[in-house]
Amino acid sequence: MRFVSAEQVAQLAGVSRSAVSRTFTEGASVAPATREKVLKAAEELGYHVNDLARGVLANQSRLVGVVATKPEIGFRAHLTAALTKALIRRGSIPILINTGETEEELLAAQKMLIGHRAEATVILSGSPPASFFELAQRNGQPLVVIGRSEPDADRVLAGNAEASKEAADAFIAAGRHRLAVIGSHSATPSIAERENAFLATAHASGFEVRTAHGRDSDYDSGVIAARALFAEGERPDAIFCANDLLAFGAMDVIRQEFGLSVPENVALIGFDDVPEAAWLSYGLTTFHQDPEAIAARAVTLLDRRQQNPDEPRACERVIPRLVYRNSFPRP
Amino acid sequence: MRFVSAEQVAQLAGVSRSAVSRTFTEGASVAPATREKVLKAAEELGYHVNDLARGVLANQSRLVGVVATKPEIGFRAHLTAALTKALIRRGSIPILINTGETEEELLAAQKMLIGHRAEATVILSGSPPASFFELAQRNGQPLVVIGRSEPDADRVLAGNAEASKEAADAFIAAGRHRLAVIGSHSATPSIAERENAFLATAHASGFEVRTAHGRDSDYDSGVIAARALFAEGERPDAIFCANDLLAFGAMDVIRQEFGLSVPENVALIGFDDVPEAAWLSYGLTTFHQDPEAIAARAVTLLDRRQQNPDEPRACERVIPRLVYRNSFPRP
DNA sequence: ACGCGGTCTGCACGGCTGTGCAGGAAATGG
DNA sequence: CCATTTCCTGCACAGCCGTGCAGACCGCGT
Repeated sequence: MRFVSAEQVAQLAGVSRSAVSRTFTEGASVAPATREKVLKAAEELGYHVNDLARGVLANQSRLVGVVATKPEIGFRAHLTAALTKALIRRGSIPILINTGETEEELLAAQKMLIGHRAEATVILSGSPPASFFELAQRNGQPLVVIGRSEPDADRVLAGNAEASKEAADAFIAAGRHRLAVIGSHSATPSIAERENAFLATAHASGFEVRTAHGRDSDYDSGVIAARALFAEGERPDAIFCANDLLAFGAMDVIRQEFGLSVPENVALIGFDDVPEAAWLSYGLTTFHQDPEAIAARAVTLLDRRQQNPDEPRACERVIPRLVYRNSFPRP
Repeated sequence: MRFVSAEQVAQLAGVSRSAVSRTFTEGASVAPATREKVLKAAEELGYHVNDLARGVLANQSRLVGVVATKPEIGFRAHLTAALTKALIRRGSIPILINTGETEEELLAAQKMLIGHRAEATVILSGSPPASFFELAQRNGQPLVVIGRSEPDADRVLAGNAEASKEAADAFIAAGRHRLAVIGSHSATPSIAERENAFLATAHASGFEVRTAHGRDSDYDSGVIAARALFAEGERPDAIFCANDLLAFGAMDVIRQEFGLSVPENVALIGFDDVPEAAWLSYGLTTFHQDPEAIAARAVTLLDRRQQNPDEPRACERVIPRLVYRNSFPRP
């Protein structure tokens, strides 16, 4: 008896349950007087429409799954926040599936979403197995993938290739010829794409590029990668880091462990433009990505898919913009 | 026809719908042979129990609301992530309500949660109005509040007062007598508590404390507060910052704008021990808070409340531990 | 006064599920 | 081989809600 049902409201208001239902249904036809009575009774009893029952009827809820591993880290934190905000504003209910790396955890989460008749799933990271896409497709779950070129889903892509090319060209134009790139072993698609595009551009211009990888794509990995680059071999004078966290780690090692200065000895460009990039200690030149813009595109895709379920897969693009700061000043 | 119903599975398996239902209900009595038939048919059709309908019957869903403003920032990001992970592991479904500051936004979110018969709400931040607690109580929504002393809800508290006292004592014992504290105007309860406890302890020992506040409790506010402290008046030689982000901003200003060194000229202690505190550029001495431990306590409270709805409000405490790094080395 | 059109309203049904209850089949004991 | 118990199963109901449909009621024009 914790919750009030429409029946009780109807009784108190002296109308039928249908009238109550119609009062709370957008676009239904109720006489203003009846509506008033119902609203008053509802207020008095503390009635709230049972969205679960509504969902049963519609065979769909307003739940939207947001799947991310490590949603607390770096740019992904900002993306997650922007996305949940955009979803709420749209009237959807974001479910944050903070899944570990395990495939089975992910699958369990997906079953939950299907069980709750979620209207869609947005994937921010990780590399879901093929079975994931298959299951989603089979249950008519619209899928939006961010930062990953997945042909079986709508997707939002950052211009990783274009940006990375721009970075390489900028280094070369500034007379930096001992190039390096720091990526990650746990190559998420975006990270790998950035690394590869940088390599390709540099090679096309006839330059060698040293590469280093940390285990992950976080600060510690940047530290390890930079140590590897500077401990032996020819020291680079320009490093492209696949994301900002890697760049912070690298910058700290370069300055504090090797006594070099940035940007005089080594220029750095990062990716994402997380707020830390503007901190006084770093002043990182980096590609700005707007989490709100990306979230907005994702929501657009959701809307479109919902209106037109059988349309071919769409792809939205967002172009990162190079923000010059101290680690590689504007030429 | 997007989803398969139990009826269809029953038909294919040649049993009644009840048998299907029982197969997917924990602890129901089904013959192994029947169970097999049902599972096979379900697999073939791609059946998933409709959790919405289940929820209608039980008058409760497994949804848990997680309310936070700016869940992408600092310690809160880690707490949010830990909490969602813990909830998922528990079998609950975390809904991330990334609410703006507006009261009405928060209320709308709460209605959503009630409408979906969420089993509980966890509040990570913000200062919900009284009506919020009232509404929750009225609908039997268990409430867990983190880092805020709210008598109308179960709560998880960090030992803000104890820790802040420890900070003041440590500074004084180390011979630092020109104390300062950096807090925030948008005083969330934890921040205010830390600031006040530090002040009280210092005063009790007979020391004056200069105070400075930024607009918020982030990096930029730390920058502004530190500028205010060092631009005029007697310069402090020890600053307690109500969280790590404030400390980073302060440290950068102290070093780079005023050319002072940390910890020789100014010692710093922060709060939270976010990963950035261990970065080479900072090496911040700070109070470690374990997001996983806090999340675990919150889940404990949920479990307890669910088993025993009428128990008096409970309170779990987590004690932060001072981690010594370079900004204030172990004496 | 009467017919007519339009607006509301209530009934009943449909959408899925869990479960008490009674009955049937199988197993077990004598 | 029969009686009794045990274990399953199917029926029917309950839990909420939205909505098509038909009927009631009101207002209005003639």
